[in-house]
Amino acid sequence: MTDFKKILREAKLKVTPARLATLAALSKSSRPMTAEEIHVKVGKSGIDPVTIYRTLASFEAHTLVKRVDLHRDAVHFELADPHHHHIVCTSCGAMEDFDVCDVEAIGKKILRHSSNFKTIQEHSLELFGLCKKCMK
Amino acid sequence: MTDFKKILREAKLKVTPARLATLAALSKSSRPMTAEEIHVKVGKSGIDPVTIYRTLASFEAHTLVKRVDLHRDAVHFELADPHHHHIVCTSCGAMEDFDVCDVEAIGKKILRHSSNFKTIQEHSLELFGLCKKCMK
DNA sequence: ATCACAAATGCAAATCATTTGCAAGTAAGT
DNA sequence: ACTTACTTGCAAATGATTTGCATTTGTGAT
Repeated sequence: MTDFKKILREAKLKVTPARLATLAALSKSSRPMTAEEIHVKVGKSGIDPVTIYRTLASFEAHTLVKRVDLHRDAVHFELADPHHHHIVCTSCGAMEDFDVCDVEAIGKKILRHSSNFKTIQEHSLELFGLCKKCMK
Repeated sequence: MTDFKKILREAKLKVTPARLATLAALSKSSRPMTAEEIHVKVGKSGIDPVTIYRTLASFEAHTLVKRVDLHRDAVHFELADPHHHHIVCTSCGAMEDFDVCDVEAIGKKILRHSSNFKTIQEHSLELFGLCKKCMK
């Protein structure tokens, strides 16, 4: 079982029910989630949606979660680890993960040519296409 | 001089002042713009912000513009052509373009392994880091 | 275990971006 | 010029996310 408490402590964040529940929700989900989806999953009663937003902001600042723009609905979040990306159907939202990612290499090349940037913290990479069903 | 009318006609879109102004604004800008920024640039009086939103939606549907998530403020848009990506400072928003992009290759590999996707229409790829000034 | 304090939470209300409905205006083909 | 479908403006509705503030709760130190 993943030790969410340990994750929080290592991030120097206080261990609270809302944070544990948020980590659990994200961990159990196979897809990136919106704040609202997380709120529903942790039990609509109990934890205020505002807390979810603040929790996610805090997690993002501590690189526990990653913001994902799927070009649909609100912003989605997912656990930063393990690193992966998505291919999304622009029509129905179907999604697959992939972990092929040469961005590290690209990043290094960019940094070499950039006069203003010296480090890369993270990156986004999503593919958008049509799934089988929506192709016809 | 870019022929915006031609661009619109080729996209089978009616040539209107709002669309020409939006294309001009995006064309003149060196950065992706939000709907609000475009609204300001085309002259706040004159064209309704709602029209900008509808124009951008239409442009996006016709792949004239590309939606860019810079992890700050509202959604940004930029002309789809020429194809390029960005490295963005997470602290101050400073930005550089880059056109190195092996995503085509990655995309092909993904499609080969995917059972549900057969075509890719577009992709997002942005790097997030700290600029020189914000590093200290 | 108890204390002290900074950090986290809930609730209400504000803000901001974006969308929708509808009536009036206009580009484009005939 | 005429017709028709597509666009636009304005007002109002949504929806997501943020902010203020008083209260509660982790945590590290006693």
